[in-house]
Amino acid sequence: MKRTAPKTQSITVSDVARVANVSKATAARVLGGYGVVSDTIRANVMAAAKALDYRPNELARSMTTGRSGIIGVVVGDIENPFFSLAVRGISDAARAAGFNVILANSGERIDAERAAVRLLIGKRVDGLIVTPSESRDISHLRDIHRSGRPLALLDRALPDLDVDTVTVDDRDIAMRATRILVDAGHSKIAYVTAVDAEGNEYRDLGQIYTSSVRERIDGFLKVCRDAGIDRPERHIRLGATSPDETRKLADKLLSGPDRPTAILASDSLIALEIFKVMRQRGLRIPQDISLITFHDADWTSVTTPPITVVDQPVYALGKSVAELLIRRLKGEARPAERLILPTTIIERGSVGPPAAYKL
Amino acid sequence: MKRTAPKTQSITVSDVARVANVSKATAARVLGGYGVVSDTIRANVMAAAKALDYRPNELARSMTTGRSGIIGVVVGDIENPFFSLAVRGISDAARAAGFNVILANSGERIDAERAAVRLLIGKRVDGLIVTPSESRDISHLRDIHRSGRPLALLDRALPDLDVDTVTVDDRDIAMRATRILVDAGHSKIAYVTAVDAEGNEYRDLGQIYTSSVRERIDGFLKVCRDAGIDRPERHIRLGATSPDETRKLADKLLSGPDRPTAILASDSLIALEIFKVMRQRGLRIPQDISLITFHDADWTSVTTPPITVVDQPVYALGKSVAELLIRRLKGEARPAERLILPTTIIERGSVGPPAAYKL
DNA sequence: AATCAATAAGAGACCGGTCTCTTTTAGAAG
DNA sequence: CTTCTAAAAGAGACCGGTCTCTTATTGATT
Repeated sequence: MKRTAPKTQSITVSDVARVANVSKATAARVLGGYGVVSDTIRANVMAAAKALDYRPNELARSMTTGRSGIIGVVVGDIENPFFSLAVRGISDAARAAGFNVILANSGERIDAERAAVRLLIGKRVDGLIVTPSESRDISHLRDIHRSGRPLALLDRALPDLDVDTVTVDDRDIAMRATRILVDAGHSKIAYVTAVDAEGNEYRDLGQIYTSSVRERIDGFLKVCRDAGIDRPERHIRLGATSPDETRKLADKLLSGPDRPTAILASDSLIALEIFKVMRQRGLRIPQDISLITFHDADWTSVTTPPITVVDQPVYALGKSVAELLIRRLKGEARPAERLILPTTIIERGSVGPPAAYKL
Repeated sequence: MKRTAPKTQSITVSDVARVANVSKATAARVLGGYGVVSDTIRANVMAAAKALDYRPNELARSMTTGRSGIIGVVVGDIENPFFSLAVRGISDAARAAGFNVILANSGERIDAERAAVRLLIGKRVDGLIVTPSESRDISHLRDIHRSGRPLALLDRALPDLDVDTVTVDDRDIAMRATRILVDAGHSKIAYVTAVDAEGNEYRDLGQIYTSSVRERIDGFLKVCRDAGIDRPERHIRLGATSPDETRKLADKLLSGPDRPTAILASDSLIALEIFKVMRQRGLRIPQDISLITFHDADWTSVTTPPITVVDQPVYALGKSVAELLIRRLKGEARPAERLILPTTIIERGSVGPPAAYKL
């Protein structure tokens, strides 16, 4: 393969130094804003830099300093409004502290996540924020830790990894959401998630390697069982990984003989597709079927009826995890913190008593 | 496990070379995958690298090569689904060609855009994709060009800047959308955009420095005038920069005595807020008021009624611009290309005859 | 057996900054 | 007018790779 030589020789400190008639070291002191220089020399160097239109090479700079001023963020799916809002929280906190953000998408695939982490470490980011797509193989996350770079986790905790973590209480909030449905009289409640497992069929919690979802399912099942619902796990559906998959899955779910009377959707992307399928099948909400979804996506308030949602503090989630990481980047040494942010449920109009209940 | 390296110092080619008993140059050839090395030596070096857990320092690598393998993307607002979808198009194309993407948000502010460009150039990205927030001051974009790095523009063309550009025909599509409203009988049509100008009030096209929006307004006004509508520009509203601003603006627009009977929204974020305000004011769509928006956002198909939209090929827009840029990065030299992708309108249920029309 | 070309490995400069260490300069003290 | 000290400027090593140029080794040719 050919190596094209980029003949774009840009202006360097040496160039500036030559024009300003000082040594490279002195020019570097002025341009890098460190050390001590006399006012006259400083003015000369600045003038020369301006005349030549000098632009520092951040690469060279961070190679010697070891710091890049960049926070690496690995997120499941940037198109999911949940994540893009969280990323804004991260970006805002980063900018406020003078850091920049590199974003990488894992597509919720562990191999892509591992590659992204390797890339970011290679780019010598100062620290990383990761939404671990699963808890089974976290060797690459341990590597980060071992490489001396701080790591913080967003939305999903890893019991085995003692690092700064910001989540919500997924178990508790799933319990509260489920209870709303149970209290309305439902006994056939489905839980639909994008997380997949072997065989595509839910058997037990041990299959679920995404901590947030495991917690939610745990809470969901507990409330169902407490309410005396028989084998609630039979209505758990995994693998709603794309709009297409979700549609197929929802279609099957809603056409079976044992059709659920209420659905709890694990994210707003899933809920949207389920909503469409319900419409298409002529199911009225909430008369024929009830729906609650995680994440207060913008569309949930404009449908007829508007959707009852679990309103996670998404922006705060991102902002907090970034702030935690930045404090550590600034040298603060303290034990890892596990922040759990409070979450509310916004009750709108998508929950009602089950159809059979009214007979 | 052997003694874990507690040193923060990372493993370099020299370390690997020493352990493998070869020169630094040879180790570098193996680890960098260039030059020619015998199989035995290669195996030795690889073994040493694995034993030491060598990770290349991408910073050092791209400092000498001048290439970073990164495409910088500066986008107006990553939370706008329009942009996040376009970014996915870019990312997919980039990944397929072995490039990574750094994302920066300009918030549609020219100073932030300029800062982002400077940062990315400093980080020595191989090329840039920018959604220029305005056409007045493009000196920073000329700088990119001058620095020898290829630049490509997304969604917004700049007549004065002869670089690869991918857009849609905004003027034409705005004309078609407006014509739908005119044909339905409307003569009081509002155009609402996030773009702001001095005085917050529209006077003439010369005020509008965002090319796509200028084109759209141009087309909108042409169709209005051709239809004999008097002073159509009086219903143009600028400065819907945030949900809050949009709400205020929409509230005022819909409460005036000269209330429009149809609204054309410049993006889906604006349309959503307008939709909410309409609901809140008890305006029925399309009986009392009609609505068309740019961008087929996911929520537009689930409202009652669903919204008629301008369906730009957003993903393709991102993918195409990235492919154009990548071809140039691979060394292809050809005149700048200006791609205009075809756009359709999806007619749903949000357009009807104006209320007065039915009298 | 001697010559030559091709191949493999080594030595060291270089990229553009930072930073330590050394030298020069200037002002204060004796 | 020295001498001393602190401040300012200079010299050059260094970061961790790449890459050019040189040297050593091998096999083929005559």
